[in-house]
Amino acid sequence: MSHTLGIRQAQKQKTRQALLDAALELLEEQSLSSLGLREVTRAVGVAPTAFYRHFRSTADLGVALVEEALGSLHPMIRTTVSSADGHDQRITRAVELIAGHVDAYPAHVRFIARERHGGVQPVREAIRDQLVRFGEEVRAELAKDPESAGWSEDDLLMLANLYVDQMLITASLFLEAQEASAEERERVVQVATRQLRLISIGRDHWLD
Amino acid sequence: MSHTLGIRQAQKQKTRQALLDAALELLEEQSLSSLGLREVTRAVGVAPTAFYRHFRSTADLGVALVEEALGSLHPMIRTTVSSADGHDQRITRAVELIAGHVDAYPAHVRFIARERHGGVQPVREAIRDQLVRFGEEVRAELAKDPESAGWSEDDLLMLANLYVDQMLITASLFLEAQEASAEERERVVQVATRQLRLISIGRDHWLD
DNA sequence: AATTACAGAGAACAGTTGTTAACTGCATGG
DNA sequence: CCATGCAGTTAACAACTGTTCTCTGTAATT
Repeated sequence: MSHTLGIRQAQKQKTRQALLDAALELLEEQSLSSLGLREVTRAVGVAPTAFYRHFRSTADLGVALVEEALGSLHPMIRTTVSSADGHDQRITRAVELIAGHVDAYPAHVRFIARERHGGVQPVREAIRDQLVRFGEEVRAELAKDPESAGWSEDDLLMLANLYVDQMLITASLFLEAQEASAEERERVVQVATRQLRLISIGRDHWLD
Repeated sequence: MSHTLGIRQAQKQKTRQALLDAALELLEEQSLSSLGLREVTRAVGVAPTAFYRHFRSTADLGVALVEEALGSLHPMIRTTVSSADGHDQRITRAVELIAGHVDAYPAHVRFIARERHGGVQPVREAIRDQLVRFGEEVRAELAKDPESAGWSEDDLLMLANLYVDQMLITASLFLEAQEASAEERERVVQVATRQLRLISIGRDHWLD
């Protein structure tokens, strides 16, 4: 049902995306609260006033970036948590998936890590909303697991959020290790794997 | 041994502290990378050029704030981890300690959470160095625990860093819940406590 | 008592910022 | 085919930024 866009709207979306891309690149070396709209338009090669055709402010652009960075991630999360492998294999795959994602979209990951607690309220809230969604989705997948028999809803959500936070921490570590040696990156893999394993062990004996 | 400071140096330290305080307050609503030096001096009531007598740049001021926020925290961490109580009591005390600290120094906690992944490299590194120290100190305390018999050094550090990250997450949650209802804050206490308990259970069965 | 050191003030600089207004050209819908 | 809508431009604005240089008063040193 996606009607082919007219020339007009297509061009508009093109510059909009160019603004988002340029902003994301500029944000690798600063925070959103110091990103100027002129800075962004200059990088794209468009007049400053053109910015207002797409965003009310840089905060507004930030919210759009949150959607771009996290919006498409939900199915990936679901399938990873709900895979039918054994414990250790599931953990290994999750860590690999995070590493791959950081490699593929480093600027997006950096943006989320930076602005999650950043100085722009609407952006913080947008990220928080997405992470709440992740938590609830992970809980839903965990609930399907036979191992979750006897768990309360609250405890499942508690565990789910623990996993979500752990994934963010791991992603951030991969980001820092991106320019480092292969051994350093392997060390991150090892630590992240064992931390997830320890959490899984805690999960196994929660109801003892 | 602390010689009484002369009038001159005392006055200098006073304005220096005023600059730090003013900056910390301004940083509640923005990130360090957007903090202007004129903004800070204006808040204190001194000339913009006076700033240079104390700091090379706002980044430099940020590094000083890291020291102020985390430097005095090491003994507190040590004593908390190494208390001789039972598991659950230790966890309860740790969560209470975090809640109390967030209540006492909310601006410092916000600053660390915000700038840990923020847009100013020297500040990120200063925070990272402090957290690495925390991790090593926690490992050293854990190593004294008879329960750590049979653990490798690597695994102890892995666990220590898991605790450190978890404390930061909890502190951040308390910060968000600061203006919320008492029930909401109690919910944070419950979740944080159970997450720490799950990790402790994982620790107990790590060597199975 | 005379000299030095130095925290802070003051003025000026070139460059930047967000926002407004009025405009131009062209794709679109009637 | 013509009238409308609208993405993007140009120009201008007041306000702000970091940094330099020069100056002043006074605490500290000799």
